[in-house]
Amino acid sequence: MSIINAPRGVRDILPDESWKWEYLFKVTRDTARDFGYREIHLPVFEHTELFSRGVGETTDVVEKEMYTFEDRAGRSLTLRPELSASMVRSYLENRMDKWHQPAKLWSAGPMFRYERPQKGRYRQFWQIDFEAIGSQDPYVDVESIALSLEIFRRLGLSKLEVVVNSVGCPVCRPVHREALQDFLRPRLGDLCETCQGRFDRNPLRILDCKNPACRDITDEAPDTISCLCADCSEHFSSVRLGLDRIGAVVSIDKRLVRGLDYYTKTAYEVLSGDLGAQNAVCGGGRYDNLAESIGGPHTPGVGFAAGVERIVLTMEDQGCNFGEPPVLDVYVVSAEPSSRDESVALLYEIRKAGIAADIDYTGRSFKAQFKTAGGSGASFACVMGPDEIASGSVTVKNLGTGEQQQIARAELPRLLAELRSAKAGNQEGDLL
RNA sequence: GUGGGCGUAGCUCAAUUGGUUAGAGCGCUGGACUGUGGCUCCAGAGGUUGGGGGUUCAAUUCCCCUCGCUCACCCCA
Repeated sequence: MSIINAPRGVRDILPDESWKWEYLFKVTRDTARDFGYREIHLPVFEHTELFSRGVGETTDVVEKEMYTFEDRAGRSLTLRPELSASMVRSYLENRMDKWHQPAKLWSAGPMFRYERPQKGRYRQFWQIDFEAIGSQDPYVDVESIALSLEIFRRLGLSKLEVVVNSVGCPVCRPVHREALQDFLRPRLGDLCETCQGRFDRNPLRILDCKNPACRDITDEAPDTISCLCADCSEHFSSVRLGLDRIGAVVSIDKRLVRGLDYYTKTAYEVLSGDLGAQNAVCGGGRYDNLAESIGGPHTPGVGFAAGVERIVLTMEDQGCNFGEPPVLDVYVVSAEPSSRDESVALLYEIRKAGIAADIDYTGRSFKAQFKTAGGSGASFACVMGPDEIASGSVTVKNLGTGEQQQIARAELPRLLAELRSAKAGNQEGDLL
């Protein structure tokens, strides 16, 4: 019988990597606070209709990527493929329209999409997600973009490309759709197969096809910006102006359309060159009709989601700093089996003082315990043996310098206090 | 769903036109040093060569199937 492996497309985040995630979440949390976003925890599964209606029936996500299952009562549920729909659902359900508007919320957690895995793409992947619901002010769009850029800046990422576009609204979209179809109709036969299929269902997506032939054809095609209604046009100028004012460097990409149906007006992406084909590390935009599509009143909103795995990959490629991995402060070494009970007592005394400490549980030799101590990254080894027990002392060795001294057990609290303050100040104390 | 590449020790990789006991480095364990880690030296453990079938006197090597990983298309985080 062979061992059971993890299912395809999922992976374990082992300790050597998880501390980097911790750093990313800390930066995220701090930045969220600085921008006035509050954290919300949302369920990992929802009613299937939330996504099919919210995200859009004809999107790839809904058509072929959802993890959908029936629960024991026959309800159709789906593991969330994204977070905006849940955010808006929670906004409506919890009457956040009665809060001060917009409600600014953020969340982090795993999303699920059934796709062939490849670099930077997994079936379970983490996103950090920020949404501002209840305002149509262009400055909220600006803030959303600025917030994502600030997180990346604080993480030390550079060489990121920010692309922005406006995809219009229900007023101007049909106008553009028709103009686009009129333009493409004579050359329909020259488009790639998938684009021919898109022509009736979702012609907008033909604009971001990567097929060279399609690109040639669409180079001169009418873009969304040229067809914007007065309202959307003004909104888009305000967003661009606002981005200018806060010094955000972005470029306009007329081909950017995004794959989810709910986007209106502003759409944007942040791209990384270090990710291979999956180059989007962050995507977002405005979705003024999402609330209505899931049964609520008209409620404007804007937000973005960023992929945690992709951010970490990019940070690693760019040699970014992740802070310090967690290490032990003290490793307790028992000189002889007879002194083990006293060693364990010492271990808990140290831990109680808030110092990270560990001990050997495999019955290794004195020498081998020291080897473990050295490899553990601990700053100090505390030795407890017959001599120490007899004299009521403990031997403390600085594993960095090799110096050691035997101190009275009564002095240990003072030493631990020093250790703790050195830890808090994150600097070398005068220890030994 | 469709293509390409790759599966040998915990990790990174060797192994002649197919050739007999599948090796090395790192890591791990023990020892040299019986109360002291890192450096050095010595020793040891650890492999159904992803799995199954076929060709052959002989398969890690060639063929087929299958599973897995990976990259790309598609789409996106």
